[in-house]
Amino acid sequence: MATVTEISDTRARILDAAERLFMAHGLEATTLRMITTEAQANIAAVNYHFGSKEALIEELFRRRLTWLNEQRLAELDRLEAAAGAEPVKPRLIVEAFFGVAIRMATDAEGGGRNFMRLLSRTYTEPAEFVKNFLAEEYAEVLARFKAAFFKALPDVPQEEFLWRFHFMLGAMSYAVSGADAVNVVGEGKLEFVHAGDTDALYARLMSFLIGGLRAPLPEAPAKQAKKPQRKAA
Amino acid sequence: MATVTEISDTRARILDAAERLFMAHGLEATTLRMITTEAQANIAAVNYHFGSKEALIEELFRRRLTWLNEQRLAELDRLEAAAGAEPVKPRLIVEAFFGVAIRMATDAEGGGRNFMRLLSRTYTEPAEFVKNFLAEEYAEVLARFKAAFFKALPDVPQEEFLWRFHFMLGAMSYAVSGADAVNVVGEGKLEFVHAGDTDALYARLMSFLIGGLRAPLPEAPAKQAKKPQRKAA
DNA sequence: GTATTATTCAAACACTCGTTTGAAACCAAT
DNA sequence: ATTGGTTTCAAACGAGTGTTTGAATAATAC
Repeated sequence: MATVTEISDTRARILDAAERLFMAHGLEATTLRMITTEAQANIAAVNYHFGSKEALIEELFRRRLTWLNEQRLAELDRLEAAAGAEPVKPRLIVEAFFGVAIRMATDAEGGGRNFMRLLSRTYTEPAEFVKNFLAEEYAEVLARFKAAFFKALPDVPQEEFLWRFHFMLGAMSYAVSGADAVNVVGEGKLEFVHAGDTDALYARLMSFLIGGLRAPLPEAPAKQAKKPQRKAA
Repeated sequence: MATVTEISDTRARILDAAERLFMAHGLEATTLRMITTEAQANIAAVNYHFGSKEALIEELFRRRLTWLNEQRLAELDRLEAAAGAEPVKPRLIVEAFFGVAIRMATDAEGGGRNFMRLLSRTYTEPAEFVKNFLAEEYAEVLARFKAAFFKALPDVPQEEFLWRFHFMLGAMSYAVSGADAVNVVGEGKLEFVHAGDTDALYARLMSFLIGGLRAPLPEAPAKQAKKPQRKAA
C-alpha cells in the first residue's frame, strides 16, 4: 500500500501511479492524463506538485535510486571494513552491487519490482535528460565500486573489467525485466512472481555473473595475449 | 552507401533515415516529420509507401532481422552437419548465435550498427505491437537454438539454461549498445568505433558469455542467503 | 501521341500532448 | 466569522502528432 512519502496524498498517489504506468508503457507513451486518471487526481495536479512531466520523472527515480545506491554503498563500506587492508573478494563486491538490486526487484508489494523494471529499461532510454540524470545519480556509487573491483582484480586489465561490468549490467537488466521484455526465450516460463523465488533468481544471476567476471581473459585478436589465463580460484 | 532495397529511392531513403532517427531518439519520440525531413521526402510519403508508422517500423525491422536470423540458422545448420550425431559444442552454438549479431553490430557503414543498437533497446520496448512482432520473428531461430543447446548441455536443467540464455541476451544487448546506453560505467571509454575493434568486442563478449554459461550451477535455493552476507570463510 | 498508372506535394484533418489559467474548495489560525 | 495560504478543478491554450485528401507531376504502356 503505502510506499515512501506521505506528506501529500495526491502527490504520493501520482508517484505510485506514474511508476506503474511508466513501467507498463514507457516514459514517452505514458501521458499525464493516464497518470492522473489512475491516481484519481486532476490533470493539473502534476504541474502543481512537480512542475512538469520531466520533474515528475526525476523525482520518481530519485526517491528510489538514492535509497538503492545508499544501500549499495553501506554494503560496500561493511565489506571494506571487514577486509581491512586486503582487497574485498570479487564475489562479495558483485553481491553487494547486484544483490541489493535483485532484492529490490523482487519486492512486488512495495513497488520495488515495478521500479527496477522501469529502471532497467531506462538505462537504454535515449532521452537526454534521463541519461544525464542517471549518470549523475550513479557517479559516486560507480566510482566506489570500480575502485573496489580494480583493487580486487589487479591482474585484469581495467578496460577489460569495465566491459565485463557493462555486460553484467546488461545481464542484470534482463534478469530484472524477467518475462517483461520480449519474452521469446522462455515462452512464458521466465516468471518469478512468487516472492519466494527471490533467492532462486538471485542465485541464478550470481552464478552467471561470477562465471562471466572470472572467465579466462580473451586472447587478444591482433596483439598481446600477455596475461596468463586466470582460473577461478 | 546503399543498404538493402533500391526499388524506390524515397522508400529506401525513408528506411535509412528512420533507422538512424529511431536509434537516436527512440520509436515514440521520433516523428514522421523528422524522418521525412532527413530523407528529403514529403510527409505523406511514409503513408504512401508503408501505410502507417507502425508498418514502417515493422518493415524496418524485418529487412534486417530476417537476414540476421537466416545467417544464424545457416551457421547452425553448418555446425550440426559437421557434428553429425554428436551434440554441437556449446561454445560454437554461442558463437553462431551471438557472433552474427556482433559482426552486424560492428558494421557501421552498412547501417548494421545503428540497427543492432536499435534492436537491442527495442527488446525492452513496451509497445505491444513491437513485442508481438519480435516474438513472431524470433520464434523459429530460438526454437532451433534452444533445442541445440538442450542437446549440448544435457546436465543443465532446462529452466536454468533458459535463464542463462536470457542473461546472455542482456549482456549482448549492452555490448551492442556500447557507450550508447547510460554510459556511466566506462565514462566514454567503452567505444568501439573502429572497424578493427570488432574482433576485440567479439572476443570480450564471448569470454564473458561462455564463462557465464558454463558457471557452476547455483546451489539449490534452499532456505538461506536472504542477504549476500556470506562471509569469506 | 494519348491513356494509364505510380509517385510527389501542399494543405488540411481530427486528435492528443503538456501546460496554464482563474475561480472554487478546503483548512488552519486569528 | 474572517483571513490567508494551500490544494483542487473544469476549461482552455498552443503546439505537435499521425493520417488523409485531391490535385499536380513523373513514369510507363499502348
